[in-house]
Amino acid sequence: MIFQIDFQAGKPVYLQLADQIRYAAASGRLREGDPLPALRPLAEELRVNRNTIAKAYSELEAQGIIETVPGKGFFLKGTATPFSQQERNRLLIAEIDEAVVMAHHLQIDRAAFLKTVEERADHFELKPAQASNDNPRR
Amino acid sequence: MIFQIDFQAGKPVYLQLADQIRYAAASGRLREGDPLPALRPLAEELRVNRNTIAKAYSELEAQGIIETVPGKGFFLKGTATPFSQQERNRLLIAEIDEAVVMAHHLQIDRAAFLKTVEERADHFELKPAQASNDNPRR
DNA sequence: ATTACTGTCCTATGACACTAGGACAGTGGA
DNA sequence: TCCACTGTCCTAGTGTCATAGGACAGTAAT
Repeated sequence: MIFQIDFQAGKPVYLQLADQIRYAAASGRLREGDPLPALRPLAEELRVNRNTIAKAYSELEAQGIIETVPGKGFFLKGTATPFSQQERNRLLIAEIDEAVVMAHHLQIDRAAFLKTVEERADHFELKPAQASNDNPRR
Repeated sequence: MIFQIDFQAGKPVYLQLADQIRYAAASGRLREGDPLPALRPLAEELRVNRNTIAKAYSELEAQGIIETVPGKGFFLKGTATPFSQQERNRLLIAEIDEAVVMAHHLQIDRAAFLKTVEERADHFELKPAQASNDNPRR
């Protein structure tokens, strides 16, 4: 799996990397148990400092997306989220509100908005209900 | 209308103000033609520099949400957005993707996600299709 | 014409974020 | 046991960002 850094993007390198990993996990390109590249090799490949990689990984660890195994490295974590149900709802509603407000200001009506949301949910293959107690790759 | 600044929020003051205005406009609490407070009185009220207010207003102006009338001040702009249809779609899809990725990582399934999106669209009374050629307040 | 408002431009300062290098401790494999 | 890997902690430098004050020009109302 290849990560790409755009030094002209005006976005911090560690956030670009963290976002690419988050999106890869959401889209299934990275799955539970997959190893992430170690800090030093990836730092050399992307020509940044290994602490920059570590900072990106630290962000993802805080969000419960990856975990570290001493002596072995970082791995994609299973589905347990560190947040309570209430906190998860709060976080999601804040993000959805941002999208709705943006739709309003971009003159995108309700029907077009909901249609686009469904398309993107399908694009990412967002899990249907009650599939989460499966254990697909163990 | 009252804006509130939280100096402990860790979020720039100008962004807090800009977001509150954006959300007020999306929810109908601020409407096309409504005047915004002038820079100096609002700066005194919020106890910040008037350039901080100006910076918030400048952000909103760039997004086509407010406009300036020389000698009179800033006003909520009508519905014309400065972005092309293609650019609007791109912006919206990026924001929706962020919400979908977040739903994935928060173990919120597709049905619950879509339900929450509809609720929030209704909460903001996102415009139904083809109402946008109306001219409600002139 | 004058005054008081309006927004805008310029310069400056301090804090913070981003990035980096050195060094250390733990783990696994040979 | 040793070596090469792993991640982590500490300190430091730089550039950017957020915020601020001074001053100016334009407009509207009197």
